[in-house]
Amino acid sequence: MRPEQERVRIEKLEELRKLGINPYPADLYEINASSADIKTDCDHLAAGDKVEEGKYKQVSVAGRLMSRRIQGKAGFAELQDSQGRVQIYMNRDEICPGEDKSYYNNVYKKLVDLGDILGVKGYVFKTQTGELSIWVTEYTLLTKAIKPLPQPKTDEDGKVHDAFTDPELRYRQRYVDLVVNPQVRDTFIKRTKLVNTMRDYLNDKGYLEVETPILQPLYGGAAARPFKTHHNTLDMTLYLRIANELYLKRLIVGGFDGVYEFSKDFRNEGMSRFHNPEFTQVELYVAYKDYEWMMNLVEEMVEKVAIALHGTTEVQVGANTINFQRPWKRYTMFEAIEHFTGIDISEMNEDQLRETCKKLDVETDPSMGKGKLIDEIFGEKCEGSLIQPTFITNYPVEMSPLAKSHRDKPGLVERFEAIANGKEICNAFSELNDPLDQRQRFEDQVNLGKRGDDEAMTLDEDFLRALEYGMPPTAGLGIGIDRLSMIMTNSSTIQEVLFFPQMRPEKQPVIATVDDYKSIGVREELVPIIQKLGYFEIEKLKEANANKLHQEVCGMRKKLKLNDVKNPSKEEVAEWLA
RNA sequence: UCGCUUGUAGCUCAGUAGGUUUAGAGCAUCUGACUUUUAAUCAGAGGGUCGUGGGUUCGAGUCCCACCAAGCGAACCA
Repeated sequence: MRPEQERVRIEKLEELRKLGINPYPADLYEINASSADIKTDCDHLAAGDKVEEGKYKQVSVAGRLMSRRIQGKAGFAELQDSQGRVQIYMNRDEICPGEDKSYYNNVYKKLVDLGDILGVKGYVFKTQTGELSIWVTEYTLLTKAIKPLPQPKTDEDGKVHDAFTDPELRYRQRYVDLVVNPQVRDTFIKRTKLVNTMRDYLNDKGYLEVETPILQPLYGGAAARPFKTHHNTLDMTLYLRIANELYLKRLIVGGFDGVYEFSKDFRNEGMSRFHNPEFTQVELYVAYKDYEWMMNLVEEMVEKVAIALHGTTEVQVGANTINFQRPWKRYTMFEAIEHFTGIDISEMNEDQLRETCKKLDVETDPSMGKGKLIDEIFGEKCEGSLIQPTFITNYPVEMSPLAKSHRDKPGLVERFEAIANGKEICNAFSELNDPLDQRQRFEDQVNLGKRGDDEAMTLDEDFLRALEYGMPPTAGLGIGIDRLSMIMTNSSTIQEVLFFPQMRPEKQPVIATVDDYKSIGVREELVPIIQKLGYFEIEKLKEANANKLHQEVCGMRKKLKLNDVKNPSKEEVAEWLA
């Protein structure tokens, strides 16, 4: 049974149809201005004045009716289009110049609801209180809404009351969130602008945007558990990609100088405010470059993004102001650890590192090797404290099976991450292009896998074959678009920068239809009574005790004052349950 | 997967220590008044499987247990 407000609106739908008004017309509706156009182009009007010529004398705007203040024979309302809101003035005698006032009195005042989509025509004027408005001479119902929207209100101090805030509802019904929470729309516009700024930057450099397989027979390029699926025709297992690194490198082997892809990747792991099972990365590979060169590119590109979104390199994130202006601070991993803990670990062996972890209260387990121990110290003691954008360079080789060994520091690789607001925003290296070294690193990974590491990488023979043909020295980069969007839009969770974050399925109660009830012999007029009693499923009804049910139905009939409805007999009730 | 918190009307929330026949408020809805308002205003009315299912009790929105969903934290995610 629908809530009262929805039932009323469905009745209104029928009334509109009876009046010959199609609540879902097919005709296109010609629009010549947006709410924002009116605000920028007509602001010069003085209070009480109207536009005397040009398109704003015959303006046509469409949008959703978001608020309404009716004062008898006239009234104000607000229409919301994709750009914002504009006030409209509805006057009975303007809308209905003739004798018949029903299109105002009946249709506008009674049959049109908040949330309906209207088109209006009229001229722009400024009210005596100084609000730009449209003096409506003609309106058209373009879409009738059956469900009522939440009704947040903003007071004169700009404070929002009764905001639509329940995260579960906001994520499950993002369409509602977008309609009533303007800052949500703004976040997603910024996200798209972020991607577009990067794409423009990379295209300007002459790099080629490409597409590579999402369904992969072997997953690689990162350490993560994959989603697994099956192709029927080939009768084979396929995986949703966890990264596209190995495919992009094949393209560098193939002779492209620079390739990039904005890719949805999929990792079958925990969810949190920083993790969604599907997420977006941009990966970039440029031939004949190294990781030092790539650092400069990252700085320049991300600085451009900040400026494109905020007009400045400074971005407010929670309590922190983060400045993306070049150059960023650079630390080697050892320097960073020494800076934050006062301990120089660069010369330590595994036992000494383990001892240091104990001293620093960093948890370890026996399976951790030297590289993992260093990474653990960094993760626990440094990463969260790096608020301003900082490059961390020269990672332990054990953690980086696809990165080239450092040109003069044994045991390290030519790799960097950029950290901002205490979180990694990118990961990059001089790519390993020695096919024999790469094979050895893969085999080490395979051994880790045999020891039970279910995130160890698999050996990709075709990728090794490609390397054997020769991949030029190459710099590679991956930037987490969701994480960067979070920082750039001051969002504390990844859900805020994904239109449709992953959720557990909604429980859909199997609600019986009127026909279902009729099929077991219930008279139609008794259905509302039975539903009111809470028997929404035929199975539940069948489980009921016949005597009790009979009593309940008769009692509810009386309570609902359904005097026209005849009570069922005991035998009748018994038959339903038979 | 573990811990803490939350779930009451379309939305935002009250609901005291378990106890007042019929579970409250604001917005939204319905009826009426109002031709420059803007959180419009004024008068009246309707609207609730109190997340779901059990239990304790003379009595449960309130206490207990299980389940479902969400948030936060942890684990995991190099």
